[in-house]
Amino acid sequence: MSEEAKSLNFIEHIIEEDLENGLSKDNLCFRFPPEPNGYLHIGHTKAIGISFGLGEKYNAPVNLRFDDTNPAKEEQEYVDAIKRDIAWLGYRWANELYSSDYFQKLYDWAVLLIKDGKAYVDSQSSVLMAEQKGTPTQPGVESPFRSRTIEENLKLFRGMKDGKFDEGEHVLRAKIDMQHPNMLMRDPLMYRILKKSHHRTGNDWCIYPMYDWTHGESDYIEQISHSLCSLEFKPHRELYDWFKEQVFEYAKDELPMLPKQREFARLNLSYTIMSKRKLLQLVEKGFVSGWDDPRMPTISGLRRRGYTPESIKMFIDKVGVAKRENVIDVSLLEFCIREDLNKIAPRVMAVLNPVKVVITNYPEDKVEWMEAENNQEDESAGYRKVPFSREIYIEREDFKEEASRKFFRLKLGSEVRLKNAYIIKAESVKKDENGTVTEIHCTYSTDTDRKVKGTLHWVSIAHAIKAEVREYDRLFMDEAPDSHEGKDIMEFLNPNSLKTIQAFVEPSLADAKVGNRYQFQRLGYFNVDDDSTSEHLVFNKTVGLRDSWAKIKPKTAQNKPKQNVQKQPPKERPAIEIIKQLGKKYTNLPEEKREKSKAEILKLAEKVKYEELQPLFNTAVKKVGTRIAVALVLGVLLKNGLKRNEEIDAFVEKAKADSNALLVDEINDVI
RNA sequence: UGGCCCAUGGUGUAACUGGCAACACGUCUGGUUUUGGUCCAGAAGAGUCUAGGUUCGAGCCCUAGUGGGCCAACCA
Repeated sequence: MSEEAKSLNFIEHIIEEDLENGLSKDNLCFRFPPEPNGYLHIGHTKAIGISFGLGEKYNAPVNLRFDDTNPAKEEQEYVDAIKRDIAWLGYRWANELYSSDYFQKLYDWAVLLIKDGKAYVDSQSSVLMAEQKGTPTQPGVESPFRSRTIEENLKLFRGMKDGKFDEGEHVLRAKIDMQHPNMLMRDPLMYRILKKSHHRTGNDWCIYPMYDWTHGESDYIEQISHSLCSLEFKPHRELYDWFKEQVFEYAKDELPMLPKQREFARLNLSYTIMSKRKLLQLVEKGFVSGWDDPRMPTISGLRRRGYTPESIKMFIDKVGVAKRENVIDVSLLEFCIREDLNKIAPRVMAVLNPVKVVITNYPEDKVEWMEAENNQEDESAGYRKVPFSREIYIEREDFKEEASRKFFRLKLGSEVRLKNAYIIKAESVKKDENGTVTEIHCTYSTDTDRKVKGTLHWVSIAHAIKAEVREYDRLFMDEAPDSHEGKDIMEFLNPNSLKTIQAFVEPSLADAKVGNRYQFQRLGYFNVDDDSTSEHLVFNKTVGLRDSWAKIKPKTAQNKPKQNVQKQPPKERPAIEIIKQLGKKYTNLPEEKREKSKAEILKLAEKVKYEELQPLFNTAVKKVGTRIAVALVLGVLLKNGLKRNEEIDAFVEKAKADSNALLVDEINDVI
């Protein structure tokens, strides 16, 4: 197998360098260390992909280690779910391990640290200790218990372990430096008393080690060569190294290799949240049906939604690895699942929003079984039979009594092809008292070799199976729901994220099994939901097809602004500065302060002429994003006494299209 | 009144020890097509946050600034 010329990410560069500097390839070892306090989400997939991917690349072991040092939050259910999800992604761990496996070892080392005068028992309240810790800009002060004798420390620590004290009475701290610029080095806690039953060790322990004391030492015990975690652990590295070096003195003969921690930027996805705590809220408050609700960004949610492991891995591969904060657009995820499903999903026909078509020149009792290709991307997928008869359903959207030439679907007097069947011509319609079309009368022609522009999917009414189809929209309307300080993310919940539809599907779907994935032709990819039974089929819409028609539709209404983009002078520094200021002043502020900043926006907007609005807006969209651009519009609006005109309305539409609910509301409010 | 990290098209990531900024998504054309999908061909879009410096040459090195992020849980 030839190595691809693909460029390395910074972690791979580090590994290559270590290898060049004498690290043996056989000593490479990685780990994925989740805390079993929730379900894994798409963000974890990045960490999983990095460590397991490295394992595959270098043929090195990757341990799955549960970081289970806080019995208050951890449960066996989560352990099971995490294992299931990683296995489903297709990764295999070398060893299933638990931090709790090392409790005894950690305890013994802690005793050695005490004996060396490097750890002590503190007996103050947590608030007092927090005060003494100082702030990032002010040094801390030493605890009065810092100078206890080794004997006293040993005795107290033993007492803690033996359950002689209550929670909060004592803690064990490392003796480092209360003045240290890195707050984590100011005598960090190593142990606290927690009288809780642990999902694995039961009541064996009533003292539990803290993350910093546990994580590095677990890496060391397992002889992990590269311990990879996300950026927010960067400040911990110094402490990681300190503990590691202390313990090395006690164990170097047995455990010769010191692990190396490196940090990468975590994955953020637009319109979704990645905090286990907040996801738990969605579950507990019933906004979703569970951790595996198809709208959830959890791995189990994505699985149920119809995502494939391959698509998720492809996604992780495409987002890359770096240290820079990032927000990946969901369109990339959608691209990945379409890419995969396009190759493997069998095509079928389903009508979600039906209107009846009667083919008047087709015999009443006749049924023809038409041959239909299962997947034109995959010849081995073969063919199936689809019944055709006089009365069929087509999509209501696919018919208009009259429409422009650009509408190449069914309209009165013109022809369209029925997929896998004949060409039909719409002759007349029947309507109900409200003017809604109830029946379209057509004639058919068997001369199917002709060229007709449109092709529609359909389903024979007599043979169709009823099925429930669940269509999902993003859970949050805001691009970054958890970026608004002081705001509850629940405010941004999309009330219409789930739509349930009664659909009609072709009869070959009668024996569709849970998990099966299909392409409903011209509609999108769907899979059979876990709730589905043979009597009551339930499909989830995984993702729609790319739909360039949907994008054309709104454009036909207002087709002006295209040329402005090119006329633009390339650089508008001062304008951009203004825009940035506007945006910052306005959009990032909590609600209370926003009123006040309207005045400031107004002042800044003085510098922008009304005529410049359009080009500036375009530049702003390109340079600094819609959100800030809209803020600019708002600023100019305020300045110009809020006169409403077409241009302004167009801007508001644009903002709506970008789902920037907050600002749309604001603008609507003022105009 | 501190420490650490980061800064490249709209988004994300590249550019090995300095050598005309590349790839993917997205956007836009055109072609093929019994899916307005796929596929194929092509286009637009950044001169790498700013100001200095080193150098024949800087996205890469140095200095200062600006902007963003992280750090004060008996969480991980």
